[in-house]
Amino acid sequence: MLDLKFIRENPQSVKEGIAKKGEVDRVDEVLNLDTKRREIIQRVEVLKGRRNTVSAEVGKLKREGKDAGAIIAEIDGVKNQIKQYDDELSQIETDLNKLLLTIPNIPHPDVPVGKTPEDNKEVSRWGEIVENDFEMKQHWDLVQKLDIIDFERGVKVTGAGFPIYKEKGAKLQRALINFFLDEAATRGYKEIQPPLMINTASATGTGQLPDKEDLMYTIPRDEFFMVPTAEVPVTNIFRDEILSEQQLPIKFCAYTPCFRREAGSYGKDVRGLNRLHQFDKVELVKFVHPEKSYDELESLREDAERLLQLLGLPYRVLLMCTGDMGFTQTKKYDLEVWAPAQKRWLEVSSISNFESFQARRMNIRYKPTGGGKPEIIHTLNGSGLALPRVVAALLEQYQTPEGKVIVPKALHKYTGFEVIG
RNA sequence: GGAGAGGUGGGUGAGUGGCUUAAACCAGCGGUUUGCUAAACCGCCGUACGGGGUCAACUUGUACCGAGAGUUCAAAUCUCUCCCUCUCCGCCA
Repeated sequence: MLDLKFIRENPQSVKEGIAKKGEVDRVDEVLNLDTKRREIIQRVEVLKGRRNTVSAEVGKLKREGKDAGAIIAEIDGVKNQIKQYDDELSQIETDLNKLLLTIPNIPHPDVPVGKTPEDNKEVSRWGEIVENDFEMKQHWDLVQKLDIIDFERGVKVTGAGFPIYKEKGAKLQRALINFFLDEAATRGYKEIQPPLMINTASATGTGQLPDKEDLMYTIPRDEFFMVPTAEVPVTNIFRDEILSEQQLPIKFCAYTPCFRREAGSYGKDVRGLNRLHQFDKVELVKFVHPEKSYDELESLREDAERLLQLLGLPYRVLLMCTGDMGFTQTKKYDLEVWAPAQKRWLEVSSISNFESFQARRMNIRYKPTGGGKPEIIHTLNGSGLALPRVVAALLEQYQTPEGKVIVPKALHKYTGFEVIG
């Protein structure tokens, strides 16, 4: 959420940011409630001050053994007024807080203004897209022939979107996870194994709640959610804590399965590994000094890009436009890997700066080294990387005319084999 | 699941209705001393939200002792409800 004071002092730029994202503008409602709230605070605080003085007076009189009946009677009416104002105030504050959660983060000035994915800006490309002289198989056909991923039986066991990885398919998953984690470690990310269920406070902290509840699987009896991404448990590690400035930046990496309901996703792009309800991902999370967050965004992007380079998979980098980047981000890059059989780009990483938006919800601050008040830190995260689409692109890219798949060299020490099939 | 104990500023931890402005210690910041480091000593030191102001380093007020409600002129302190943590027992990978 944004700082109320910031909204009060910069209503115009907040409104512009909301318009750019195509979100509903409720700034005027916020300002209205804020004004009302401050009026009541002023009135009720005078009354409370009066009450406190009188109470002190009563205490003094009683200690001296004198009668305090007269001033006690006098303060009676004030008590009722205080109660009325307090009730009104708590109602206003409840409404105001709800409203504040509906104000999106405002985009960075560099971000292209736009509405649809077509307005995203391609900032770079890596690798060469080669046309093979044989007919490439789709990855969903390949995995069936090679018997390394079983979609049908996954449907039986759980449902659509819950594939079963087998033998070299399972080993390839494990190899990629270890490869990603080891590479992250060389870039200074400390490995975390977080809980796979989260509570409502954590889901609110990173912005999944209040209104993205539908994307998560729920455990109603215990009021938990299955993690939709490691971002949630890992970013919440420092909720309600004050870090020291010297600790920053803090960089974590975490492998978790991710569970997403993907309600309302139908159509062609759900084929094979393209869109699943359960998938594996290594997530990179950073807690940084507010002045460094845009530099940290660039280095985070480089860290994620490097993984695709080591795997030899062609990809492009998109700078997401205002309308396509989501509620909580100020600036976001997507990495899209080339799937040569499908002849399309697949998103494998989303790299975002949230500035203070999440950290304010979570109340994560740092104490400046030279003393002074704690300030809200900035948080960032990015996938490094999401597995299924990397696997899809890898299988398609490295298939041979005989229907085998060559394992990229970077993975050999993790897989223990060099060919699938 | 059963029984018990407990939740207090960044940390440890006192505080059973009003001279509490939440003690004390640690950590942190500033200073004195010192060839340097350390030690010692002195001072400062919670957060949030308001008001006033030469909008900053000033001043003033209110709230906050797990959360919420209640009793009272007055609540960290008494009452009720809820949440969480720990210990023991049971079950169990």
